[in-house]
Amino acid sequence: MALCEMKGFLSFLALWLISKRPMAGVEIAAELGRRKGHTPSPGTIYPALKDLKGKGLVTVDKKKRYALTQKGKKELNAHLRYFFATFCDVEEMRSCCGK
Amino acid sequence: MALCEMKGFLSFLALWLISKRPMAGVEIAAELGRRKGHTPSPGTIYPALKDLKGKGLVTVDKKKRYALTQKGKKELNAHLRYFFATFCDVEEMRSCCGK
DNA sequence: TCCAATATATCGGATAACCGATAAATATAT
DNA sequence: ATATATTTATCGGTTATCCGATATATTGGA
Repeated sequence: MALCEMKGFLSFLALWLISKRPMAGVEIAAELGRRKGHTPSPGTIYPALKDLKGKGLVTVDKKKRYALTQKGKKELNAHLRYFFATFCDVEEMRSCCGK
Repeated sequence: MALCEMKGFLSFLALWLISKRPMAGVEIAAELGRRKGHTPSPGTIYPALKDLKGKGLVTVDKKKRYALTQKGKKELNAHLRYFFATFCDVEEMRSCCGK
């Protein structure tokens, strides 16, 4: 067991990635894998995307590409604000670890 | 149920706060409350601190103030790197939500 | 010293978050 | 069109993470 697994950011990150450009499930999973060093399994990513869709935050086209809805944009913005309130000293954090 | 509760960062944030200056449990909880808008309960913060101590990442003095050990500094640094690998575009995120 | 207020600590339990295994759908090549 | 590979989807189950309730310890004032 690691110090902390830092769970709880998959949906948030997925929303963020989708906001940059519409993406298919595999693309999202692959990008998360690049960032975190561990690609989320299909059993993780697809239920998460289904959940986002069920909440009206994303839509899916014929090509299975996910895109943000207006509601999704608002929701992402709210979460970004919460994120930066929590990590208000993120610049200091970065300069501290030198990355 | 919110979109995502963003769980999993309490230990990480506690380590980060302690790294800035030694703090008592209440102080840590209060600072987390300021940032997140919700103060973690005693049943949350103290087991987390106990865990950090059990892993040799922090020490406690007579005044019950927690401070980082050398091992704790290394562990924090590793987690900071992981954090910024995951949120590699954090500046873009910030400018996006305007905060 | 005694009491009240505050801080620390512990425990059982609830649930968000994720994964493995498996199946179904879709795309691609021959 | 058929086979193969890829992508998508679902389900049950596991675990990290957190909280409520409660108990103990510590502090500060009268």
